[in-house]
Amino acid sequence: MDDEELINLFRDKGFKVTVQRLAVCKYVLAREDHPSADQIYQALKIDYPTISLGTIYKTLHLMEDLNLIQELGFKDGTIRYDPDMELHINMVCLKCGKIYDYKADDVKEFWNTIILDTGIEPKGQRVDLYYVCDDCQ
Amino acid sequence: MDDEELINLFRDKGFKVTVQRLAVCKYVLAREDHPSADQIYQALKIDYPTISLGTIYKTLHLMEDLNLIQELGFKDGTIRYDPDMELHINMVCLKCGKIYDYKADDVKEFWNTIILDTGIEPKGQRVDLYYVCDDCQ
DNA sequence: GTAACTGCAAACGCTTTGCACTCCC
DNA sequence: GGGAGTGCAAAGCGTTTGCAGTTAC
Repeated sequence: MDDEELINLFRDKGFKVTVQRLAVCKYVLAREDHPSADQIYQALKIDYPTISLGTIYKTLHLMEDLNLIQELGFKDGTIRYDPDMELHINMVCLKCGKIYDYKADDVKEFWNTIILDTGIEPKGQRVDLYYVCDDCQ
Repeated sequence: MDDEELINLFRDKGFKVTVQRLAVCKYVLAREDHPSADQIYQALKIDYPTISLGTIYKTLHLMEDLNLIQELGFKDGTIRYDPDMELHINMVCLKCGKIYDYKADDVKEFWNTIILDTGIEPKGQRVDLYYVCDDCQ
């Protein structure tokens, strides 16, 4: 999703386009490691020294409302932001906390079967696999 | 898991058996709706008026260390405690927050395929399906 | 011009910690 | 008797809220 698409999306939905919003959106959408709010804050502070954590959170909630990201809560109480809205598995390293997405047709087939079996209308889903990544072995 | 098994498990691992520990364990293991720490506290206060939230949390962490339960973090920051350690899907109602487990051979087959494909040694997994339950329709 | 957004700081809610007292073994 | 466990209260931490000042449109 490029800048123009983002800007149009905001305008279409009646939200104003601000540098802060664009910065947060672009950063999160470009990342593949599911950053936390504070990681986003620390990274953006360099180029936007006056940006605040409050704005980060507000933008992240806006992004979730616009279905741009998914919020993932973990047992240490932290929340990570996942810009991949397609079906996938979150591969979560238990040591370093890095998360990357694993995509396979298996995942789609699996959910199709489950939805067929249960007759449920899904409003979202989440699949985590916990392991220790190569760097942490 | 009955009282005696629990008591033996604690003693074998070198932990003392207290009424509070037994009460928390029995309560969580018997529930099927994945209670929060505060729900456990509110329920146990009736029979154990002096029990504290601190003890609830300490016991829950002990239970996780003993692989009796799994902690599930959600995006509202709350943590729910799941006594089902077998492969299953957490069916999470987005309105009332109730969670029940869905078990099917599909789930096991799915994970077997993923593990085979990725060659990863899993340390745990989690599958959530978000929906609106019958009571909340 | 004005309604929405930002930045700051205070408030909030859940979880953890520290410590004196208690109880299991 | 001694050390682990409990209960209480305070601290901690990530997130949310309120509001005055600012900015997009």
